[in-house]
Amino acid sequence: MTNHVLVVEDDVRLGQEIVETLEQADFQVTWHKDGTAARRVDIGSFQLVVLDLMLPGVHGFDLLKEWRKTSDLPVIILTARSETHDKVRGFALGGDDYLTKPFWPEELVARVQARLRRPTMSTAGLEFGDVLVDVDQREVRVGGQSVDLTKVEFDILAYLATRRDKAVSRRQLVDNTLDEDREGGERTLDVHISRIRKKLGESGKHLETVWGIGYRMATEPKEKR
Amino acid sequence: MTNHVLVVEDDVRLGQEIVETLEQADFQVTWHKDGTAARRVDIGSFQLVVLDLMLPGVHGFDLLKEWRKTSDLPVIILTARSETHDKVRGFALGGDDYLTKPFWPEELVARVQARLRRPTMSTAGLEFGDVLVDVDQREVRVGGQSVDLTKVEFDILAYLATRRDKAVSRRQLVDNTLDEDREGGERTLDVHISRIRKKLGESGKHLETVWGIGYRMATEPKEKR
DNA sequence: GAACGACTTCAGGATTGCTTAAGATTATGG
DNA sequence: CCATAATCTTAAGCAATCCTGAAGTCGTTC
Repeated sequence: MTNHVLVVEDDVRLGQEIVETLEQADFQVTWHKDGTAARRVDIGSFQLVVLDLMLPGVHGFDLLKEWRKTSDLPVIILTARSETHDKVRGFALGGDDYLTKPFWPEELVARVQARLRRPTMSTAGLEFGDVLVDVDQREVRVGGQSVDLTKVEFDILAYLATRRDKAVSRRQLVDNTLDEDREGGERTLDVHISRIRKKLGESGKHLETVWGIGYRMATEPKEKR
Repeated sequence: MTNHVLVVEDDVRLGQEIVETLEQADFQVTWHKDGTAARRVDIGSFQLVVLDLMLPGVHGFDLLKEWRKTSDLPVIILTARSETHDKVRGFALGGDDYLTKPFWPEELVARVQARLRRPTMSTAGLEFGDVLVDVDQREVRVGGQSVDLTKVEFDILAYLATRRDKAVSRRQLVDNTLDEDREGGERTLDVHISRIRKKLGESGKHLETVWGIGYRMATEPKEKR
């Protein structure tokens, strides 16, 4: 629910296998079968990308280059044995990983987990002043005191917290944290935000309103008077 | 308090990488490239071992067997995919961890740290207040008193206990502790959880419900009023 | 100060979890 | 190999909890 993985793979059989295995490991997965569709996604809403290079429409490298302009999220590259390894390796040095087909889905999952574990492992949660959000344990502490959040409340907070200081649109929040595609539901979000703030007490100020856009979980909240 | 780690790995490139990463993480590291050299060390002077299985001279298992006669210090086993997993897993149950190549050095460091974080106390098993879960012996004690759990009940408890404090989804629990892929079966899990709690008595509070997600085996259960 | 966006309160209605009991399956002992 | 016991699964009713949307108020922007 909290970790959203984008899979770009045109082979239907392989793609399906990947998606299933990732979902079984509790990742939220979005799958695109061609480069043009993948190009349209908001890359900022993912935590990791699994990218096949040989795609109809656009080559994987081109996608990667574009994404790299605005983001540095981890990308795991899938290559056929025929692709020249040197070239791939060159890209892989940019913080990315690569896997040669054929591979075991489990192997992929292991790598995805390894990639996503690091940030949460060392710090044991995301801190915002007194607020500590532990995605693993699904627990929130304020000044060391555990705070009870409901499922959706936690999902919303975690979604914002993992995107530290980034302004996230209401739409994006609604689409990614509330059940189903609901057309409206933006008013519902208000309610949840309201409750989260109340539960966070004084520290609720970290959950800032970005007027006309949405919300942001701020490391250093703006002081008001 | 510097932790001394013994690395036994014949691949020079990989070995070097491991050593560097561990040293960077503030461990004292000793590296041996073959089994015969490793056999001569005083195993008592280390806090942890990273052991590759395929070694020139002596197989990793033989080293492990020897060490196990006089010591129970944690060993992290490195295996190639070609090695039969069952065999490795068998050993891994002996309180050891194992990693399949290829892996990321960061992953290894994370595991080493996890192993050494808790003082390797004499207590064999996982403690949660009065509850002690011994995965090796498949035994559970509450306040020293042995408690009879059925196979599935124990599997569920062990799965949660080995992931201390982590919220585990129902799906994941069902998939990993009940036989077969069953589509539904989530209600079955409820029943098992219910029984486990009853058998744990007062200490059943450690087995917490994470609403809308699943369950968690909590070190410090939430107090209710 | 008008218009629009954001906040809060509140109460069904819906979802999720717990428990009991009974049927199905597997293990045990003769 | 059958009979019995133990265990696992399924079903169903109930309890606890949560989500949603409406409506009114408050705050910001222009």
